[in-house]
Amino acid sequence: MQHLTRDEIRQSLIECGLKATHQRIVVLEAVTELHGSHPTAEDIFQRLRPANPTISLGTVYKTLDTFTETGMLRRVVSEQGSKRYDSNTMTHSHIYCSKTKEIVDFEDEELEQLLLKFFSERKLENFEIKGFSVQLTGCKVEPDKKISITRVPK
Amino acid sequence: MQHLTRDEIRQSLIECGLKATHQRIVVLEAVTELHGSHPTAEDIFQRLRPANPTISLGTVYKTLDTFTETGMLRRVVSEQGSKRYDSNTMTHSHIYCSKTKEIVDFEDEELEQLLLKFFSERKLENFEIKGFSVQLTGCKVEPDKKISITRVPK
DNA sequence: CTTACTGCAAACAGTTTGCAGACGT
DNA sequence: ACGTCTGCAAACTGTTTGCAGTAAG
Repeated sequence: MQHLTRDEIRQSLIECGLKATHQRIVVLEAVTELHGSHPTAEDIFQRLRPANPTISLGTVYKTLDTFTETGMLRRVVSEQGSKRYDSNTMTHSHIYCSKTKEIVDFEDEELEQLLLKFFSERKLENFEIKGFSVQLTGCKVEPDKKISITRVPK
Repeated sequence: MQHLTRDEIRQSLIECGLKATHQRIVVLEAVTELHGSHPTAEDIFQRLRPANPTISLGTVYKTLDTFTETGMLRRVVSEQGSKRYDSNTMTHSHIYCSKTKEIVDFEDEELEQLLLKFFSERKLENFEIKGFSVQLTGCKVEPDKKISITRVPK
């Protein structure tokens, strides 16, 4: 999903039935480049402004909405309720740090399998599951350092 | 947590070091009565207004904030980013219906154990887990009927 | 050439803030 | 009586909308 050329981006826009406008190309490029940081519309807008001085915040909002509708991006709401965007549209979980307000992706095949198995053994009547995700809340010990996940052998 | 008398509510407010004002009593009463519906500040305000015509929306917001800080309530953000309140402060998961915007509680001892075990086998470096919760997204088949969870025998 | 998309500015929803007065302890 | 809490209104943040002009296919 990363390091797409502009032509590849143009291509995927067309595949989704969207016109490949300059604004859409640079917005999508920015979100994939910022992969892992879950930017807000404002973040994207600020990042694009220097190189695209005429782009408007409203367009960034509309564009991100459109991308979410077509499934190119996933919307994640922060603990504070602001909307953030994730170029990782695969099933994955999120770690929320209440100290730094960061949202860190947490992909784990085993966890996914565990939950898939669990939910296949329940019957949710009158509800069609589209997706699931685990939300881990807590806070960083050292706010400046990264969070890393290692496996402990049983 | 349900059907607390006003005196019991008064009591738990005092235990949290808060003054037992009329506004706090009725707000806490309303949230516990609306248990399961995850009301917004506005919902609470509208519910209280008839019987408490002088209560203000600002007070409801402040009161709910205070309750969240003391741990009497839990804040949940909806898929749209609005803040909702949950009188169930135990570990539990949420089912989000994108059709009706409902948030349904999903308590399951087995799921909790499964996740506890899973996370005890991982080491999250530089992160202190405060809690976790599974988010199920999807939509109701029959919007007017309830969602029910049954267990399928293996 | 046509229709979808953009920029702009205004509107909007939800939430927070500051302060004078009211109330619980 | 003291300090905390409330009501009110204004301010603020993040997001959405309507419309005239622009650009993509």
